[in-house]
Amino acid sequence: MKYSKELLKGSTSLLVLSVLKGGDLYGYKIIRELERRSQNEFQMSEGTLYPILHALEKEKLLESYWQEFEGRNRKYYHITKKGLKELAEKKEEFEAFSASVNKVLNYV
Amino acid sequence: MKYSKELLKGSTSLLVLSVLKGGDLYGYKIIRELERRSQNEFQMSEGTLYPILHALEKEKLLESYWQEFEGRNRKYYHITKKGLKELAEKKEEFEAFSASVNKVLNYV
DNA sequence: GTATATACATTGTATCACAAGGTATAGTAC
DNA sequence: GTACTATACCTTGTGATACAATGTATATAC
Repeated sequence: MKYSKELLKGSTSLLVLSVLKGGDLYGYKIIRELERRSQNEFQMSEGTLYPILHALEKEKLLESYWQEFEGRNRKYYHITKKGLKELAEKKEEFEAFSASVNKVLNYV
Repeated sequence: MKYSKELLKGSTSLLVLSVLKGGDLYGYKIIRELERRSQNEFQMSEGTLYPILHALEKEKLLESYWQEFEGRNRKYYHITKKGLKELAEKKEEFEAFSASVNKVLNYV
């Protein structure tokens, strides 16, 4: 990631779920999409993403299926109903957290 | 912390520096102040705070001095010029980070 | 006498992002 | 023909760090 990696902690799965809300994607493309949607601010490494995808699938927040395209095998991920619920919760949590930090930062 | 602790990572020293910008305080009181300013959202544990204070002092972002009050010894921390600079940078970083997350979350 | 609040501190654990490494295909440049 | 880049998957080991747990000590309230 471009940012101090510690800042990111706890937000990565939120970002991944958020990207997948827009439609099924495979790992490599998720990284590219995150880059695009954040205007190059988030450059997630593969060593970060793949373990997250596996963990989210294990938790049934994502489902995967293989698909071939021009000689390449891609593993697509699809967000489940449970995943959408989790996304909404995590989003809310992030917003509350962010608001609280701002409260402290801008305290007068 | 009240929040998923992972979300906090990377923000704790920002919060501490921010509280100390308002005036010198000792460890125990910093925790209380953080609570107050965040309206009870941030409940930093002592095991989190004290190592941070020591680290920040080592980095010369904080200076400390002992003061006695009603039989109790308190170690006051004072933010240095370097600390103020670091605070401004970290604040900006947090705001940019937060804006980027929101970009991804609210992408259409 | 014991519980609570105040005040400092350290140790060990769990989590997690990521660098580094590995495999493989396809296209392009030299 | 070979080197590089992009695409695509993956795992292992390391470092950072929040915090629970633990320890010390004083003062006050019940």
